[in-house]
Amino acid sequence: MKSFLAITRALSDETRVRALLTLRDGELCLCQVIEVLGLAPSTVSKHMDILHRAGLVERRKEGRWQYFRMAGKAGGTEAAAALRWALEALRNEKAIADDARAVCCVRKKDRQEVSACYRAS
Amino acid sequence: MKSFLAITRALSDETRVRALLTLRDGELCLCQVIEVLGLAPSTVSKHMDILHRAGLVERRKEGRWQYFRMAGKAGGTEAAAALRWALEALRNEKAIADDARAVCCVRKKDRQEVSACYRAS
DNA sequence: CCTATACTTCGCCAAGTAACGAAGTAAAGG
DNA sequence: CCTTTACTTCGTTACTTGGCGAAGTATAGG
Repeated sequence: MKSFLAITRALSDETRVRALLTLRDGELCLCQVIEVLGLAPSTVSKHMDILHRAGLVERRKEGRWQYFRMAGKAGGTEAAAALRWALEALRNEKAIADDARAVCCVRKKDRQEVSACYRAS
Repeated sequence: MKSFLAITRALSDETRVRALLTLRDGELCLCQVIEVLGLAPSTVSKHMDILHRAGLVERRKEGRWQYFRMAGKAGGTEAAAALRWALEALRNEKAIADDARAVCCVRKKDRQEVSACYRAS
């Protein structure tokens, strides 16, 4: 029951659902999620922590960056089933689609910065 | 998104999850749910209203009684998928099993009262 | 080292929520 | 009618939660 409620509570806030879905097409670091959502770093950090403790996202530290990705959707765990359900239920949400475009921009920005680095060297 | 959040919020409270699962084996009237949960009528009434507005339970009035039952689990709606997921995730929960026994008692009590009526006539 | 960047922790505040009991509505039975 | 029973609505209280900014930690780069 505890883990079930951790999941439903994690999914019961719109901001948190949006944060989770930004990871639909691959991992992002916290600052990228922050930029997409347009909220304070402390706020987003807390949201990601809640999603992580619910088992819905996995985290990976690399240097200064915390990367987040959706937990394996194919598993048999409670969280995996919840993810499958949520992804299906939110398939056509406008807010999610809007965020997806913003995620795309944030990824491109990364690449531009990378190429800027190459040009500078 | 609104309906998704209505569902996750409805499922994010332990009491409400217990209330929903008391209906697993068929409909009950509010006073039976009240007895199983051991909470104030006003509290349980509100919980059932939230479950109903989320589309997770259906209601039916008969005389003085409000009967509740789980929404059709076989449908293609968001709520139906949520129900399938919740039922699967909570299959082995102790709290739910305990409530199921209490539900059983409450149903028997009904039958005793019914038979008492028959004997009295 | 010192600074900058990425993130976390803490304390605060406003808004939301679960519980209760009291009072109100509605239906059934004297 | 009047009472009882089943339920709902309302107001209150205690607690939780989402947001923020300020301060703290950690890592990379001069």
